[in-house]
Amino acid sequence: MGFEAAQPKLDMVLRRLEQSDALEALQDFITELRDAFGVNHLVYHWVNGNGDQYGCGTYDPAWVQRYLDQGYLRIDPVVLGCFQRFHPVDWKQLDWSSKAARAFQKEAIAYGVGNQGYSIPIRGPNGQFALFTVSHSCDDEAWAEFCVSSRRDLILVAHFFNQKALEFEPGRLPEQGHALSPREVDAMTLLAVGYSRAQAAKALEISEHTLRVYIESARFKLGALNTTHAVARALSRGLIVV
Amino acid sequence: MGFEAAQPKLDMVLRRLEQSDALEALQDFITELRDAFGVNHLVYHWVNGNGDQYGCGTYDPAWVQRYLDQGYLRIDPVVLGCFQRFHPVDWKQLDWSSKAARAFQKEAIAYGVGNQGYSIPIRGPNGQFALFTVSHSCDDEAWAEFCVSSRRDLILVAHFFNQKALEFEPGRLPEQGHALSPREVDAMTLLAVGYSRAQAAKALEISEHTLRVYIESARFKLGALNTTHAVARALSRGLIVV
DNA sequence: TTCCGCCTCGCTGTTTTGGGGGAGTTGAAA
DNA sequence: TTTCAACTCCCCCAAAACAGCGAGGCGGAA
Repeated sequence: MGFEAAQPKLDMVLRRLEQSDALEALQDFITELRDAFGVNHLVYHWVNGNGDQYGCGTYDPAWVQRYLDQGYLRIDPVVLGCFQRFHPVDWKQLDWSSKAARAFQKEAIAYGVGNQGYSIPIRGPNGQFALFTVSHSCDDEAWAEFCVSSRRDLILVAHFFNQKALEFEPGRLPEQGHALSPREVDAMTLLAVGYSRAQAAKALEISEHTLRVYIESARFKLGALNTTHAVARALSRGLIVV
Repeated sequence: MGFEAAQPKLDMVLRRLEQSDALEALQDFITELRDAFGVNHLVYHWVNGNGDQYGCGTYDPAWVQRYLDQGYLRIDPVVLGCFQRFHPVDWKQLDWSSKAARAFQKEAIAYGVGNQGYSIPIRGPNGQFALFTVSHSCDDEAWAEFCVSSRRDLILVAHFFNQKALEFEPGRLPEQGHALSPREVDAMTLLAVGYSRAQAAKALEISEHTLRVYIESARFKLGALNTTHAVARALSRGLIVV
């Protein structure tokens, strides 16, 4: 049963990727994959709710350092755009209208990042979020053609690459041990949609004090400093949805 | 540049899937895909935070109804397990230890669900979560072989299927409106990581009152009722990254 | 059975936010 | 040039959230 086996070359690379057992090997793989795809850059970039980042790819290290130093994560239209989307996205579809975004793009290109790009958002439990990006310098037409023809391969590669990266990062999924109780989820959810404590308590038909206990309990479990922080963490980790 | 084209049969089905323009067509596709994979059942199941569900697949409608009526969503080990994982999972790897889980499994099999299963979790922005499941009745060895050989195809199919399903989902409106100013982003970001107004003001080296102006301004732009709500909305809309 | 997590409720304070007034500077767009 | 959005600062006061103390019942796991 099933379809025929995947095409040999991709298949081979994926198989080797799956069998690799060291984080360092990923850097080699990503270089190899870049050459296989015939593009300038291939980058895997991983973020979690605590602001931890891990990246590996073929960008100029000076650019990576610059990116981290300047906190470009928070203004990068690729990250911001992909964070709101489900499917892979061509950089041209993103919002580059702000001044900061254009300055960022100009600087990126000066550091050797391609003028074209295609990024695949990948999500895991607890708000894990990663980007798998391919970037190149060419005209729009050639790029569009590349995106269409390589999309499926890129999706698969992104998927397996992320899976491998997560394997090597055991400390990345620590505190899912204590999830929130149903009532705590209720409380966080109502607060996240703007209810005051009194309103939330009324909506849940419990005393305000009881509600407070849930909030404090959730805050403790989430390691949060206050209610706003707790709600933000619950959202980031996908424990509640608004 | 790039790898060779995907294998013809899967390629053809995916292409037709992408071109389909009606939600109803998905039901036909899933039946076709089930036959192509040569398994008993193929199911796509979509959930969002409001408890809305959409599913399509080849399960007995009586089982689907039973599942919904009984609220099995909350005890189904497949859903619970996949919600905590990133990669596709063989049902055997899940936790069936609780009494409720075993009763659930027994009932599912009685309704014609296979004794074997393989489920792929798919995530989108705003906590969107979907499951793409293939189920069959056979022994462990045959199933393991199928999973290995079909995994990549299943991942691709799951991805494109979910993309198509989201296309038909009306409740996903971008509604961007006005973005936040840089200072407002700063303010929201610091609040989201647990700073009090006083701390955030100090961190930004502005007076607490100025910070308050930003918070109120952001609250207004986001249509939020209070600070927590504003931070939650900024996070949900991807205006800030924490 | 014993324990532990969850759910429920009460009290008294202190600290933080929210809402209402203001006023002045830039820099960019119209 | 004017206008407008963004940024910066100040006052006061009521409302809300936070912090700490306590209590008991209920159901599942060890």
